[in-house]
Amino acid sequence: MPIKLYNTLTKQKSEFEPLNKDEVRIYSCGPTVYSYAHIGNFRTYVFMDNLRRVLEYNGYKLKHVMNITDVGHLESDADEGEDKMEKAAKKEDKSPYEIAKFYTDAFFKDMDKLHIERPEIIAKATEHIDDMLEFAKEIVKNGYGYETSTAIYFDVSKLDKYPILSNRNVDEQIAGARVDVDPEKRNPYDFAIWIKAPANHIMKWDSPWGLSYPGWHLECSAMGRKYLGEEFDIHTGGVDHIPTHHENEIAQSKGACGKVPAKVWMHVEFLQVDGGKMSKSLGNVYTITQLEEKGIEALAYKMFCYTAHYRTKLNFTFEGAHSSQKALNRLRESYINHRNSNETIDSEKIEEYKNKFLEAINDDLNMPLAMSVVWEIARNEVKSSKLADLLIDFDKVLGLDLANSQKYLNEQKEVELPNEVTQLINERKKAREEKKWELSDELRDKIKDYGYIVKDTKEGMTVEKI
RNA sequence: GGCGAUAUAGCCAAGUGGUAAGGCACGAGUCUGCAAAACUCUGAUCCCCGGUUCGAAUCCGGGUGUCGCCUCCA
Repeated sequence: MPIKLYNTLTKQKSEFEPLNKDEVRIYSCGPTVYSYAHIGNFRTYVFMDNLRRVLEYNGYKLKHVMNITDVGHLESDADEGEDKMEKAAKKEDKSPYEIAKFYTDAFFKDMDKLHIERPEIIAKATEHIDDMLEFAKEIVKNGYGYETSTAIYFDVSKLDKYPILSNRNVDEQIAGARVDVDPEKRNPYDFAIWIKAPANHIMKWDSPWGLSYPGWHLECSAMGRKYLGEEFDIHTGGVDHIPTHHENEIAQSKGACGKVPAKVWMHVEFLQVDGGKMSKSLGNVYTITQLEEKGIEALAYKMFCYTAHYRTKLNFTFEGAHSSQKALNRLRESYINHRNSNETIDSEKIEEYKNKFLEAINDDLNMPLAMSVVWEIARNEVKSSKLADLLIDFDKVLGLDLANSQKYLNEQKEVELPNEVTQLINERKKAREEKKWELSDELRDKIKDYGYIVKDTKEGMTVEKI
């Protein structure tokens, strides 16, 4: 079955055909490691994971590069903008390298919790300065760059067409723009490919233009080419990358080697919170850790992402996140039920489910639709280990670690109890054996006051923290 | 000021021409001493107005609302 993907470049869905049949080459814009990644960031990486898994499910081998931006880039277009990495470093009284390492580690911890597959190649910007410098030199050599007192700029007017990804009209937008244009720039949309370092700038390297550092867009161009070649299959990122970062990345690649680097450009819509943009001032920028503190597993957040298609905005609320947590647990229960049963199931039915699922994921990663098939199986009246096997097969794409369902459910039930609570529970057990229901209910309320909920199941009493 | 997106049951949302997927919540039931959990069942004609069509949530026009981008940003 063909895979259809939406391409921002052509603004339509089309059948995906890799340039090289044996290997799909992908580049994903990764994090800038100057603080904890938030759930909005992770929506993009969950998408990246889905893309990987769908391609693999269809039998493709992957060569996938993701960058780690550990060299800061300017806060603004003006030359006095402060470097993000250095800003964070100053604030925390650490070197930019220490900051980068700390947040890179934190990032991958969250990625692991989300069961996001690790790209084959993780490329750190600071380890590719030479490649970037080479790239910058080529751009200048080809006549697309020029030097000012502060930086080496890319001259967008030299291109046959700019922009090509976004619809913005360069001339019309300048009038209403709120940015001060650097008077040394030839065109308002020219951007820095290499920046001359101020004396107090820590991260800087030798170059033909003195001690300096690369512009942000350059790292993706240079590292993409190094590992994937001048042309590769898919480039991913957030929608915010469309008008600037990816536009400029394309410009740079055209300047250096005359080619648009990727065939297909895929962009994830933003996650909103309570119907609006996430922002620090509103205090609604959440991390995976913060979700966990509220009883929402990373994997439940991943499942929450599956409620909407990646190209539509998704509104995050805690109500919604809790509903996904609940749904995930029910899915786990259903999986276990199937696993432990052996009723006969029509093999045609299995094929039918499999086709529906494949059709959904291959249609530009329609995860919400794919999940509806998953639920059809989970809630099937026939319980069969064959359906459990099918869920495990689908989990290659979902990445929800369903095989370990029992483990997750057990973990949720494991709670450390204070002595007082243990004693109350024992008293209640005794009361129940003696059928003293009023006392039993009274004790249940007392235990609740300590923050624990007791439930009487067929297997006995269970205790959970509220 | 320019550009763009979106409006589907209480919430999160699929569906883009043939009489509305799924999840959560609510309600009812089964189970239970009771409660909880689990399981089963139950709900919308798709923002408003007009048009195209045998037929529209789905296409076109107008209106209203919401959101985003144009500056670093997933």
